[in-house]
Amino acid sequence: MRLSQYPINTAKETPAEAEVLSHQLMLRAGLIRRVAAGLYSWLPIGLRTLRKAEAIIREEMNRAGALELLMPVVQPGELWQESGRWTAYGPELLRFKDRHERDFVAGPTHEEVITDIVRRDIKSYRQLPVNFYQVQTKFRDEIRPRYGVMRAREFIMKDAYSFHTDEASLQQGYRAMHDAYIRIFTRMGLDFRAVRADSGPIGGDVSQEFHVLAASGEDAIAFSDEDGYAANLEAAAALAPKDPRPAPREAMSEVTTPGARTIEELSRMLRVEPSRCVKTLLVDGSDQDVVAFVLRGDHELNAVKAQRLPGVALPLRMAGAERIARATGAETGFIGPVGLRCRIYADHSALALADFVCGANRKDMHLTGVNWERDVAGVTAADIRNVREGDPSPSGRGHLKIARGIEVGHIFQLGRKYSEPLKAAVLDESGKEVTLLMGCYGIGVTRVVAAAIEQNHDERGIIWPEPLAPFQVVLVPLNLQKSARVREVADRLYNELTAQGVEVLYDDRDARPGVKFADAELLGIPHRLVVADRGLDAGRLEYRHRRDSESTEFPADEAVEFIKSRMR
RNA sequence: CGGGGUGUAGCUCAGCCUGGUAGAGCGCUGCGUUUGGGACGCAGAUGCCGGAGGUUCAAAUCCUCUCACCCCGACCA
Repeated sequence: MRLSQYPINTAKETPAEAEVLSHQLMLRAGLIRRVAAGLYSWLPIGLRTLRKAEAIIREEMNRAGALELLMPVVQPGELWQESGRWTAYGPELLRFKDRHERDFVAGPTHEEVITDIVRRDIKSYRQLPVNFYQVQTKFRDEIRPRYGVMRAREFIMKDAYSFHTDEASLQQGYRAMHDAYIRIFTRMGLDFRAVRADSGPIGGDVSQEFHVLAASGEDAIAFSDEDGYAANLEAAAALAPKDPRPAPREAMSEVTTPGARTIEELSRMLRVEPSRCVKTLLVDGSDQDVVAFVLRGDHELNAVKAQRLPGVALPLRMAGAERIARATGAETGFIGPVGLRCRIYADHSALALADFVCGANRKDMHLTGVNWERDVAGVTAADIRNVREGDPSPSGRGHLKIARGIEVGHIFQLGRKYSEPLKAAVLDESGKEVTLLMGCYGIGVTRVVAAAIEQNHDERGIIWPEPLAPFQVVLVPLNLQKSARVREVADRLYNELTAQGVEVLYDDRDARPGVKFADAELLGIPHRLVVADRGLDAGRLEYRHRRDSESTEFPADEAVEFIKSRMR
């Protein structure tokens, strides 16, 4: 593409509306334009990247045996009433009526439609398993769209749905998608993790999320530095310490600690490490009572784990001052497990302490030299804390690292959640009717593009992973308007590379060098080729990868081979 | 939906408190000089000051209502 014929409009200044870097860069580089809250147009250069992401996804879905189809954005309300989601989905589901006053929705997802297709067209177990997928625009009327294309109301999603007669086949189909997703994100050149998602009350290991690692990610994930273990922070198990608890050495004694309400203040006042202190949090119990959680001073309560325990009120709620006073006779900051008469859960690592410090259940008083069993009884051991960087991995290999991630994919075993109400069933070998098992598998295509930028940029702009770059090569001629020699070499290079299938962005604008360099870097094109009189005097051109800090020179007549060797 | 904030040129923003002829930088157009890191000079174009109502001799500025957008909290690819 000749830039002189494409009206790019890059901006030096950061648009005020954009908060995250990928959004800022996408606007500045002219990849997208906002139309309304959560609605974006994709301009030609941005669309090229979007199409590349889609192409990789299609290739890998097809390779995995999935069949592409296309379902409408607008769906009849009836189907949603049938599945029960007409009422269950909430205001995020955009509903409207047509001129005949019939209910319709703008599809946020397509389980209903695909299940409807399958129940009409699939009649026999012999036609199964199948996996249908599409790349389609979705609409979710988010309360608060933000971060540009990362959390838009309208977005493009690849969604796939598999159907099976038995559990083993579902497992197999799920596995195939898992492997396809690994190939997809690997091919896109992204640093990502497949993460165990909290499976919630349903239970079972049936859901995995795919996260692109990026400092600005919305989710915290924990992963092993030695094997493939990765989990949402909420879902990552904290192992009990291996070493046995040391024997008590100190006697328990009371100390005055005026005003020391936090572990930090306490630790400073008594000159004791926070990891030798214990904190006691009280939450509402499912009856009138409270439930106590005891954690090491340097650990944090994990609400998801805590609210799964018997006796805890749902959702998890910290106890109010009144209940605390009734249960302990003290106030927050001075609570401890000694003599506490309520259900007590202690985290494994708190239980591994000996001679620790805790609240005395009296204002401005703490206890030192406290020991389990000797001084505190009736405690239930549990995993109730967030894992921390450096904790041993629950997989048994390596230690945990914590990173932030952007969720770009989710695979899920749905079971009969939709096939049951929508009555999707076939006859099996024995002529018996079986309700189909279903899996669904999503990738946020538009979000992947934003996530790629979030992960790959510097102060000058985007640094595209090559498989997603809108162009592979940016050709920058200097003094093009005056130097016939530069024009001739640059034109020839553009034609030759283009003829060989290389995607070249040819900056033939009448602009100063600084402008061209700055735009090339903002746009993030991986390979830059500079044609200038200075180099041509010696018969040389200049090459620089977007990640390089220095340019390299090479003979001008080997340009095509040179650039192709760099692109491998 | 609750809380906070912003609407002025294509973009980033000043002006508003204390009412009196609409501003800057970037971008855009023309001409000239310049040409290896977002150049310089000269000349220009561009505004329903988000909208409606009110107060006033006079409103971008004060008041009321309204709309849009942004930010902080519960969902999700």
